[in-house]
Amino acid sequence: MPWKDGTGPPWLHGKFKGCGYRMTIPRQGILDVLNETADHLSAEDIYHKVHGAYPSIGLTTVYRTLELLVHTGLVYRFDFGDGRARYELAEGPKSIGHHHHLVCTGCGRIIDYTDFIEEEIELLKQTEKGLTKKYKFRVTNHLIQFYGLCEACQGTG
Amino acid sequence: MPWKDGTGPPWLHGKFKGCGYRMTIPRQGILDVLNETADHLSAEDIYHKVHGAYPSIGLTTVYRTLELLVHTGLVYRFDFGDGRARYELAEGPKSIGHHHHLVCTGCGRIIDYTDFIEEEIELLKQTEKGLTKKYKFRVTNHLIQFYGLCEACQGTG
DNA sequence: ATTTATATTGATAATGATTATCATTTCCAT
DNA sequence: ATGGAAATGATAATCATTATCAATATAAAT
Repeated sequence: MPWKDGTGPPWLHGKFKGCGYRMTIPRQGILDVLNETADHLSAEDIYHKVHGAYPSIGLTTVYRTLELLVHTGLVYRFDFGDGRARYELAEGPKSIGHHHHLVCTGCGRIIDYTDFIEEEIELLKQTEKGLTKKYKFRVTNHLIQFYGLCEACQGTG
Repeated sequence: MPWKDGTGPPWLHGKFKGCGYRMTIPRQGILDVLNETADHLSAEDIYHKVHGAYPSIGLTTVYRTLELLVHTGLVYRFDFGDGRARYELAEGPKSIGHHHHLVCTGCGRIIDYTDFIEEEIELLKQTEKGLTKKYKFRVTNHLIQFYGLCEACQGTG
């Protein structure tokens, strides 16, 4: 599928219409599902939830729409190592809702954290600037995850 | 498979023997491959390379060994979004070789960078300390990737 | 309103990386 | 040597994701 926004900017820019895409029922439904949850949903999770409201929507469309949303920067795709991708509505790195993840390698639990972000954002901004200069790399997004053991898993040797 | 090092420390600690595992030909061969390259190899890449030296080694063993290596912390597994996992010999975050990745979402190219790490390490150390205190989460590793467009892909709208 | 070109959809099948199974072989401790 | 756990490798199974393709819906043009 040819992307219409090849040079488009990262977050929340020119949504669908601005990019030449149509805002359809399935797409709206999928965005609604993403907007109504704080969880980290897989494609199939989303499919099941959307299906409740619009039973005619197929899994293929969910995957396609997510691909589109990720590409346009409206949605983030994460990999926590359990073999299926997770999706979250994107909020720019400066936004209130922006968070990073703690991934428990024991039980797979994901903890969002938004604390300690202040200094991180500042450092990341500088780092991105340096990377842009040195590698001519235009950064549109970043991924930060901490791996380790959550409280419950530290006891179980 | 039951892990023998349930409470074991993260990096390069107590390698195989210390963990109760045997250092076998296949395992040595896989470690050699990982040690001799700076690339980001997939399981199948590794399989092919190991096969050159030891044709009897099967793909299953490669996967199993990588799983083991990742679990013991000797190897990192990365996901760059192209559907297959990549593996790198682990070096502790303080080590010289430690690097983060720039992932080009245009062509899939991966750029390692080790610059600007100094301040990052310092900040990460503080962040990890805070996370440990607040969430009782014992951090053993972190993942930082920047996504964007490499120089070559910025022209092609 | 009708036509026309294009976008979007959904059912199905295909792909491909990773895992499970299981019989066989290797290795260590006794 | 020998008993038993650990490790291996061939094969089949799993399962998330993609490709295919005919059918439908939409926007723009007439």
